[in-house]
Amino acid sequence: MNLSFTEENYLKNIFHLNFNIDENVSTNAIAEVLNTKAASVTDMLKKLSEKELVNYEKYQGVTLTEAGQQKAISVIRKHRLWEVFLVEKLHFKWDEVHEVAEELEHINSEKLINSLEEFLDFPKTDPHGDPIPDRYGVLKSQELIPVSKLKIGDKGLISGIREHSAEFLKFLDKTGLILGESLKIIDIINFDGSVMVLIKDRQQMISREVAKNLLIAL
Amino acid sequence: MNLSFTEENYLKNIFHLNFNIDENVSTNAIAEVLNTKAASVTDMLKKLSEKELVNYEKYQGVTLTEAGQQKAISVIRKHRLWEVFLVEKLHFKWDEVHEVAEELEHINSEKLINSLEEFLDFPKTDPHGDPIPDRYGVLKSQELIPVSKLKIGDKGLISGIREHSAEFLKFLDKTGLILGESLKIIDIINFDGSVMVLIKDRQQMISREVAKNLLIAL
DNA sequence: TAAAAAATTTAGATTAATCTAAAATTTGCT
DNA sequence: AGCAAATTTTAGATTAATCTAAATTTTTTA
Ligand SMILES: [Mn+2]
Ligand SMILES: [Mn+2]
Ligand SMILES: [Mn+2]
Ligand SMILES: [Mn+2]
Repeated sequence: MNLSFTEENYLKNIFHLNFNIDENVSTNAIAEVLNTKAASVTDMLKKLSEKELVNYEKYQGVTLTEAGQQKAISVIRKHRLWEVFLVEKLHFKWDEVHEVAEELEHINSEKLINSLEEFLDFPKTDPHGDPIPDRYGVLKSQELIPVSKLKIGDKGLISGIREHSAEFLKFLDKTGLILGESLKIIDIINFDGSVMVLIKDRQQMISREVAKNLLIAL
Repeated sequence: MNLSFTEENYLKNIFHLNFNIDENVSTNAIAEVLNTKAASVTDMLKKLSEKELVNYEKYQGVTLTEAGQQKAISVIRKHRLWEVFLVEKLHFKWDEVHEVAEELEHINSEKLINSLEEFLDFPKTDPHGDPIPDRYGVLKSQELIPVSKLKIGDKGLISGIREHSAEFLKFLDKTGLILGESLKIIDIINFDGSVMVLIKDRQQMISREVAKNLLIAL
């Protein structure tokens, strides 16, 4: 079955919301991320339910069916592969790729996306460290821990982020907190949760807010 | 002003129709290429006229305004650059690129398309020999002559085609009538307009229909 | 040059996606 | 438990793109 852009966006965002909270996704939550009104969401949920892409019970929120989940993962796969293309081949910065990928993720061609994946040499993650589902829809994510949960002395590689705003990404660039760098916890300030980290042989203080959004592979 | 996919497709196809016939484009002609009904076309022409993208007079057909033409050329630029990408980088065959390019041509990002052009090394033509407009909207086409208009002894390079169907493209592949090959007219059969050509040191007979659709740069 | 034919436009519906305002239901709190 | 607040759904419109059928205009042709 062929879905509209709109339907694909609903499925993708329900997937992300469910991934984050792991219970039924609420109408309001969907309205918020899709920048639309609750009434519109209700209408669409009825339609997606009709197509058996979501499990929907009035007033109880939704989850994706297996079919809905597969469709969502396929959109995410396309989004992330295109992001890799933009950064690796067209030299976009990692804070510049998202909007364009939002459009490219809806181009429908199995051949295109599989060829692109091969052209990019089967990348495991996108420029933000997020895992890329394989062509069979299998999405395996590495265990990542926010810096804010680490103890003094812990050490690992910067491997992901929780917040994807261009603001945050540019800040990380500027302070050298780049994906793949090794990072060690030097000190944690009780007063406000700031963390002193060792990065590129330099000590650097980061706020609790940053620490919560920076993910490490131990 | 941002246009819908549909509006972009109307403009692009009006451009192509006008390029081929060079007079006002008729409602029916548009309906035919867009696979829609004349009544729908009339509605859209009114809307495009409102936006000053076409010059429309009831019952008299349309032409593009300068703004409409620029928009059409920008869509064509994207279509052709993506086709080059698909063939050169993703190893699509030249008869496999059109449908996907029809989707990709609507992705809106100046940065994307200019970076892609650079990545592809500023190609002059697409895989079918059609010229690629530059970033300023300038489209310059080489003078090409169909084989059917040549005389015995004439010689040139295969440089374009008039018919873009996958059928025809696959036929050309099979018979070695590839873009860039040198071709010489050996004989013309008066009876049915067939032409004997020399291609890759081999003589080959082609029908008048093929000769009309194969374009040569002298 | 006046029918007839062809092309085009108008009128009136339909479908998808959206909205606001009002009604219904659930949740959370004394 | 029972009310108030928050959430969600329904009702009724709107906008874009499309369609069919009928009306209008242009073109062709005898
Ligand atoms: Mn993204
Ligand atoms: Mn990403
Ligand atoms: Mn094409
Ligand atoms: Mn082409």
